[in-house]
Amino acid sequence: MADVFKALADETRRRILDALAVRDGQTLFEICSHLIARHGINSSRQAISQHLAVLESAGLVTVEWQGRSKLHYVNRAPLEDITQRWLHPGKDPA
Amino acid sequence: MADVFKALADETRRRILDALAVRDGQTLFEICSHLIARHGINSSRQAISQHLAVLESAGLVTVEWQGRSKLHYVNRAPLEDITQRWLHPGKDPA
DNA sequence: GCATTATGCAAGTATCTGCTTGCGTGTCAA
DNA sequence: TTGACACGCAAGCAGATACTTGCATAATGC
Repeated sequence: MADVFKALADETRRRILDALAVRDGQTLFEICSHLIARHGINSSRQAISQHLAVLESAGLVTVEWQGRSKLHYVNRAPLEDITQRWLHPGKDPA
Repeated sequence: MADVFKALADETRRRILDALAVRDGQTLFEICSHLIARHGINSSRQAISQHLAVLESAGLVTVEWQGRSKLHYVNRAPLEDITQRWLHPGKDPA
């Protein structure tokens, strides 16, 4: 839960999720190209790779290796958990 | 939007929202007491005050002065905006 | 008025975070 | 097998962030 909020706190990482929402299953290079082309983000490959690692450890992105390429997919389940806890609280959070 | 995620990225600030969810309209001192009693958070008054300022500028908390006391109220509207954008995207976010 | 209470402001510090740089590993194709 | 490609790992650095400390401001009660 904490990891999800921290992952979403960064603008570049939110853009990455946007990119994957447009087309799921992109590789690292494809995501980099997408960010440069559509969002004016000009970070290095390594920077984006580290962002993807954060998103993955937060459960917001799942990966699938295919040869030497790593495909990234969005996972919205953690976001739904957030709404369950913060917008439709069924039980006392304290 | 960015401010909301950054505000929620901190554990103590999420606890503050929890405290206000239990009882809305608390003062700074009441929130401090609540955090110490129920969450084992032992930050100073100033630290909590700064967290409240972050929550307020993110629109997650609204305030109302009553004499020399400042009452804090939760505002869930920004959270609903988040779910609208990330879980029920009506339009292309790119 | 004077002390107390509730809070804000501002500077300093230590830790965290995002980014870069350089190198290493595994995969594919010729 | 050799070179190119896609990616990971690790160290170092600059800026951001959370916290503390000290002082200031405004309202309440005697």
